[in-house]
Amino acid sequence: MARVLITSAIPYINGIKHLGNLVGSQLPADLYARYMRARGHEVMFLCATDEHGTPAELAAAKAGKPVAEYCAEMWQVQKDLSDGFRLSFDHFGRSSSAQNRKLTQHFARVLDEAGLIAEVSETQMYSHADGRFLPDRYIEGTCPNCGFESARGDQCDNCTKQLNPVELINPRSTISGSTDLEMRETKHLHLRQSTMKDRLEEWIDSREGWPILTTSIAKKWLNDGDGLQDRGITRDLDWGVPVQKGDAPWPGMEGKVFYVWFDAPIEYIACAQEWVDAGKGEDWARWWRTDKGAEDVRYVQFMGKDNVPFHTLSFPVTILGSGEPWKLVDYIKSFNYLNYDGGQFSTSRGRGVFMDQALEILPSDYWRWWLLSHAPENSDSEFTWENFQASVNKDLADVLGNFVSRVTKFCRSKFGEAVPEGGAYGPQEDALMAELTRRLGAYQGHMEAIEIRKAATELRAMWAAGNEYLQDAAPWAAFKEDPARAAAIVRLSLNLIRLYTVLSAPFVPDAAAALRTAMACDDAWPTDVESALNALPAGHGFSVPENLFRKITDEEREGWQAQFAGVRD
RNA sequence: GGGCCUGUAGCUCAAUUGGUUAGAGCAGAGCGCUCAUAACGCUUUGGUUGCGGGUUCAAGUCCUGCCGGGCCUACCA
Repeated sequence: MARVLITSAIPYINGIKHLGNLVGSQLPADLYARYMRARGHEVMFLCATDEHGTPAELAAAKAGKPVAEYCAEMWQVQKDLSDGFRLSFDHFGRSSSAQNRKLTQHFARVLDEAGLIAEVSETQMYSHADGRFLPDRYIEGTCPNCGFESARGDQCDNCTKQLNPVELINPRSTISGSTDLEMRETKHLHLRQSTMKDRLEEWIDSREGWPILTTSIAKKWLNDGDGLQDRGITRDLDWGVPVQKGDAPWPGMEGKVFYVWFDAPIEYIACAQEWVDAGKGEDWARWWRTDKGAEDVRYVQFMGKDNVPFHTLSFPVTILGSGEPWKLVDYIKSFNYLNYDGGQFSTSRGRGVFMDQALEILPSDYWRWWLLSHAPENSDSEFTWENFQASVNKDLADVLGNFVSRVTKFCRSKFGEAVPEGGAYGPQEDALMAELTRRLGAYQGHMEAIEIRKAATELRAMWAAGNEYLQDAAPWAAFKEDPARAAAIVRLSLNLIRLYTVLSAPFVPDAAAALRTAMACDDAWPTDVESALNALPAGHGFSVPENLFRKITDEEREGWQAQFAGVRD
């Protein structure tokens, strides 16, 4: 038995996430966590909300609520949705927790003591009307390069030229529209990542089998231009972790907070502490401290490609730079983006399906299956309603669901609701077992390697193998001349249902649970196919389950297409 | 501008890392079955691997030049 620590990139608190966000980190992380648990490994699966930063403050203001209250409410909303999608976090924490505050301040202190923090005086745009410093993206103005009137302070969306806010003509706040802006001097802490460039590169080069997406993004940041740049890790905001050196004040940094990308990854660790404080476990350190039992932990992170620099560079600098024995990530699984029907998901335009809407129209298993079997592992992928309807109807309803239905109903009508006895397995059963043995090996290999689409393909092939076997063995024909033979076929097929239940649970946990209840069976992962297909003995009672999956009609599909198309420009 | 990824059947994707005749699923066509959610099975149509050069005994795979799509480019998170 191994121990596996799994974290999903933590979703930002500001609003409900769409299906692209879900499939980019939380959902594949859950698949892996469920699989590893099923294989008997000890798993710690952590996620949280990322609550700090300007967007949270603005969203709270828009909602007319104090930011702490807004975040508490949105945390509950996201928690309920993750429960709805059956995301099996051992704990769903909050980056605003007391544990994270303390730990973030601790890391700041030890990094400072290690000489990795620099105090830098810089000038930033301050808005009098808004009463705050503005991030570059919150300033708009006319592009000095092309004349585009809605250029952002960091880059012009029209000519793509990178800008500095002071270069904008007629700059204004995108929050209030105010033009009462001035460049003000302010002091900030920088994390001296540049000093650790070689060490980071050596570490990344020594990793084997990482997705090319992960390493190529990391290498780009390490070697682009002048190489890895230092990064500001503080902000002039109210909402965040106050800048302190551990428990002590940080002279000159009063009233400032740490930047979200400094404290958010630290929440991975703090989340385990929250898990303990919530009474869910005893010892967080054996997952996170290599001096306290974590040296044999395998730590796997899941994230969208936009998060890769922070997980391959900034956070490792925090961990390594501390000089303390914190567990460093072993494998980083990154994802491309899921697009929606020819374009991007868009929160502002209401385009695409969001987590709450998805659960309102169909159970989570339908989404889990489609999203995971189409996970954007190699390139951006695309959600279309036609594809979704076809996959769900064919894979889930016809191939898996109907197999369960035909077997259980045939047995009920001919033998009653118990595994029939008599007859023997023969060459057809041998051939089926040989195929399933081969495919099970492939399935497990893909799951270990986190090759999600390939795993889904193999799982589906095992479902299809059941239908092929049934057609070939034809128990309805055998029953007329040799009922004992038909009994053997049905006995094997019922055992096949149990096997599917176990193997499918990481993808479609609710359907698996329903089947486990109907078959009155356990969920032990198979050691070998032959014994797995003898797990349910003759006489074992079961009940015919309701249809596992319904089909999506053309009318529904058309309705949803219109409903989620978003407002036109 | 720079960098990275990507382009394979109508659609979604494979191809053991340079090795036999480029394979699956869906959709289409034909046949079969009747246990089942009009489900299932079998057979089958469909390809100048974006385009042009090059290296090699051998290229979807490597090099090069075009064309298309996407992402990143460090103060959104």
